[in-house]
Amino acid sequence: MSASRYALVDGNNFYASCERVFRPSLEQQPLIVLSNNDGCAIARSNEAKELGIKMGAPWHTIKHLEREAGLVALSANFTLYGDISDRMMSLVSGFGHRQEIYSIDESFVDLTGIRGDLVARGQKLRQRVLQWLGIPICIGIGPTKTLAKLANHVAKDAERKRGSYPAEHAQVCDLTAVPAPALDALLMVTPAREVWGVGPRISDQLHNLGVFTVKDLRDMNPATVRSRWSVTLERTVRELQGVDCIDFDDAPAAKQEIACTRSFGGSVLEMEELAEAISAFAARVAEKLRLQGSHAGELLTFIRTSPFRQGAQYSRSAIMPMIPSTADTALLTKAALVSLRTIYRTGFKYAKAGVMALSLSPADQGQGELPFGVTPAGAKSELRAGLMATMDRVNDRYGRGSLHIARNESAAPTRQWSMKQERRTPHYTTDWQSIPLARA
DNA sequence: TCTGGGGTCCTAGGACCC
DNA sequence: TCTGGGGTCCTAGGACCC
Repeated sequence: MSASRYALVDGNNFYASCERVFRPSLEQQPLIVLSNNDGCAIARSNEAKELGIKMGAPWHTIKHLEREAGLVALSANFTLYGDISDRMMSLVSGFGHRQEIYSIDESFVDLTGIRGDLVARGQKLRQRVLQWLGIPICIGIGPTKTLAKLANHVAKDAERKRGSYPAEHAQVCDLTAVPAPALDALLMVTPAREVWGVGPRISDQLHNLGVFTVKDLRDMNPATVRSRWSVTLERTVRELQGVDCIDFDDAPAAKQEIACTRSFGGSVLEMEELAEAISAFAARVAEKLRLQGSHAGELLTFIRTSPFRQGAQYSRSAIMPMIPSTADTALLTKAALVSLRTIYRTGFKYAKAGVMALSLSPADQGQGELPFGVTPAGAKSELRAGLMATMDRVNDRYGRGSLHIARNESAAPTRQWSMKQERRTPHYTTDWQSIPLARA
């Protein structure tokens, strides 16, 4: 049995790279992709990073760079990114035996037992993805997932920041092929906060103990780390030491929670306006539940003011038990609206709201035991499930919200609830037929 | 004026039980 | 004065990830 070996493959500046596939004119330009409501930057091209734009930077604080530095800002198009992601993942899956899709732009690949020059193989994969999809990727290889993530960081910085690491590690970095003294040298010039699982809080606490670099962290005593912090950080330290502790998860379990939440463009004061939003969120949650084949046992609804703004703060949530558990749009919407009525207070400027499905169970598990007096699911609910499936197909085909259940509690025609009147770029759906497979 | 939208896991402490 | 102890389940909150 050979020692474990993993690759972490991810797309560089993924959302920005996706936009460039369709607008080659944006190549070389500083480019950012903005969150919902064009609130803040969620992806940056290398040129934008060089302008000093930070991840999550509020748009209003960097807008001046449009004029001053030719910065281009686009509204996010998550449908497009999802489609490109699917293609990228299937190309990358051929790199090893198993693949764990970790996020929209990252996957782990199990390389255990694969012989040969992995850096050369990695470069080949990189060329292939670049040619076929137009997306640049970086690959990190290590004996544990944590070290593969670290290798990926090295591969990126070696390419983007000249002199930060030896140039040979650019784009594809295989830490399993680096001799121990050279590995120590790499870990010594890398801050501990770059490690997967070390966030700002823990990084600060490590600083206070004189732990600054990845090498410092690797050389800590796992037992000390466990007592001072948690088993999670202990696992991270062991992984840095080359001990494989984090399972490879190539068959992800069903989600335990499903949420739909949004910040509003401006302040929302009225119950009616919140109700429109909450209805839309509940409908989307119901769709996602059906997509993964789950029922919700509870539904949480929340509304809150903005902690970034002056003025009275208010944040409240309510959990509604769903008996029996369900993925029915009408039932979930009704529950969310009832919750909203109990938590709503007048006089606050609401900035965010959301709906979350909790206590999920498989839809095919039946309804479970019903409390005395509750009518068992019957023909009526089967009819409803069929209706839901039809709605999902129509909405998938013609766009979200094409078909929805009318709220019967207000006689007035419902205004289509929207995030913002104007967007920087219009939304469009992807038609793969129109996308060239290879860029000549 | 203007600050994303999803998720996961761990821990501490309270409730409850025998 | 002195007032058990251990197990389990649940929840809230913290920390992390992209």
